[in-house]
Amino acid sequence: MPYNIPVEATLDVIGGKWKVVILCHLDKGDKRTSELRKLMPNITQKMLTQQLRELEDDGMVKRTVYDQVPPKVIYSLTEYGWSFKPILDAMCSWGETHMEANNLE
Amino acid sequence: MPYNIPVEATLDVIGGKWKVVILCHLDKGDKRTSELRKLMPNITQKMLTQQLRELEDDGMVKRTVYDQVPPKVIYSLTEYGWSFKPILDAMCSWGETHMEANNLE
DNA sequence: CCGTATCCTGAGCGATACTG
DNA sequence: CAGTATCGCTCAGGATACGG
Repeated sequence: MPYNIPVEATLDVIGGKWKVVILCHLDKGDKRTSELRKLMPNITQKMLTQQLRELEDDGMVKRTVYDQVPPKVIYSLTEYGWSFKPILDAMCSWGETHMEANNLE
Repeated sequence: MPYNIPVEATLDVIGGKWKVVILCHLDKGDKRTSELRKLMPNITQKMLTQQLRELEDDGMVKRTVYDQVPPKVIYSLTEYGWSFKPILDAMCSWGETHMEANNLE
């Protein structure tokens, strides 16, 4: 199924409900699973894992497991994921402006 | 329902299945409804209208009706919509790179 | 040409409980 | 702490037909 326009390839990668939010958090530093959950109070464990797996499959996120008890898992952006950072920053600051304009803050 | 992170405000605006694609087309020039349909072969009339209305409600798109027979309607970006153009361009070119990297073109 | 009105499908998502 | 496994539902999105 070829794309009708290249931007659809981008949407395929970031198209999940939580993916952009996850990427935004990771671009401010590597995070443990539990840290991501605190940053996203409304996400379930299932969705967090699922969205992270898909981002991993698309090469955006790297998963590092520390073999210890209790378990420790760190998520970080790959080089490919970092190439997306300019877009993330732009989306973030655009959102801030939007919120201010509507006195929603 | 406050946002946990500002980027969610952005996602609220561009979160429909076709919205980013529509914005991409409009940022290359104003378009009639029928032109948009040709550019997006897989969208239905219903979805096209629906996504355009939501973009209109969010102040991203302007709808101009020419009172004639047969009807003619032109969609264009508002000033607010243009403020989103840098992100659109970035998403487009990122998508192109992504497609090339996967030999999908 | 452009938009609306219905009806309906299904997959994305949530809730919950359980495992190493 | 981190991840899996089910189950079930909502609702965004699709199909179709009609109307100005």
